[in-house]
Amino acid sequence: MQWSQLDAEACSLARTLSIMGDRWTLLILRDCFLKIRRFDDFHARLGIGRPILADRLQKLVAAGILAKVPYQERPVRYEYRLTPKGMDLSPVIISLVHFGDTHLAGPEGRPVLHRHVVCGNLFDPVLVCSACGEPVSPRDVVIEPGPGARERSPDLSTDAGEA
Amino acid sequence: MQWSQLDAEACSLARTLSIMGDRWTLLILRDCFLKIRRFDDFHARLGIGRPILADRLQKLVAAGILAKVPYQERPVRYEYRLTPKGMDLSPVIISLVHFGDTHLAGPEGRPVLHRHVVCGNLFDPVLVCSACGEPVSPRDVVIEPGPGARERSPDLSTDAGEA
DNA sequence: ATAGTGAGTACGTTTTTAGAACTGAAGTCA
DNA sequence: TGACTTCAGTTCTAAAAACGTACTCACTAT
Repeated sequence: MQWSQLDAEACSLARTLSIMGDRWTLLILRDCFLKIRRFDDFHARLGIGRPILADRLQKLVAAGILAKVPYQERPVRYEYRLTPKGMDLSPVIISLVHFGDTHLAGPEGRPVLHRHVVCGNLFDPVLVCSACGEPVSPRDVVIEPGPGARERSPDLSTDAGEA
Repeated sequence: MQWSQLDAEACSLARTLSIMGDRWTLLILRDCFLKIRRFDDFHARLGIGRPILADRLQKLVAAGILAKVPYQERPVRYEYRLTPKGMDLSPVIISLVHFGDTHLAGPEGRPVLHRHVVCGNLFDPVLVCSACGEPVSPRDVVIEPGPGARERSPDLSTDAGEA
């Protein structure tokens, strides 16, 4: 399989990674959540190459995760803002940061702490079940076919169909 | 900045992505959560090239996320299992899948549904605050410097111990 | 002895990335 | 008027990574 075919997979993870599964996209998104919006600011903060940055921003716009909106006329200049769809990525970013905080911090401890302004406390993110509110462990999840399921043929035929 | 320097960043997201921010690693991990453990099974399911698969598995072992354990002698063969550290990635995987379910499903709907065996219901994952239990929105989080802030020890070899 | 299996490695080709330089529209200084 | 600056990219070449096939190694099965 090639990377470019990944978005045709039935798996939601594969589809998501077809957008975000590269070296830079999630870092760009992190900066979006930190209110970075302009090309040169992304470039300066991330140290990413300009051609790659341009390509990734364009792809994120095409995916509906960012919107390119003009912030001035003469000359027309655009900035990139998270759409509501893009905002829905916050659990992904928060989970990744939490993993790094927990397991990859240096000997001095976490680089940043997170405070929940609703309750005022420092906190960790916890993933819970929408039905019962209990934390979800991977052992407690069973997977069932959904309406968009496709039969997985034993070979890797490119089960065609669907856009 | 080059990719190889990313693990020296103070940002936990950057450090996490230095391990997982490539095309294949999260797909390999998805299969690990689905109890896939052997080289040829990963290869067959993912369609990933063998050299890349070998490289990624080795890196995940070096990062302490997978452990290589023998499952037979004569000839000695190894399988790859999630460590407790690797298990801690489940919120990342679940969040990514949920994003795909919500925003990238085809017209037929979600390919899979998730049932929480603890309560018996189909569910969505919700990220909540460990202090107050309320769902966390990115707008409600403020970032404060932590004990490991600002330092950029360029050589913080990821605690490679444990298994 | 021959064939097969599981887990890789070697290697040549194709694709992607890195990094510097360049473009273009417009504003500012003088 | 002309030189210089800003922002948002694009162009170009070299380096790195991914792709895909074939091959190795250590066995087991027939």
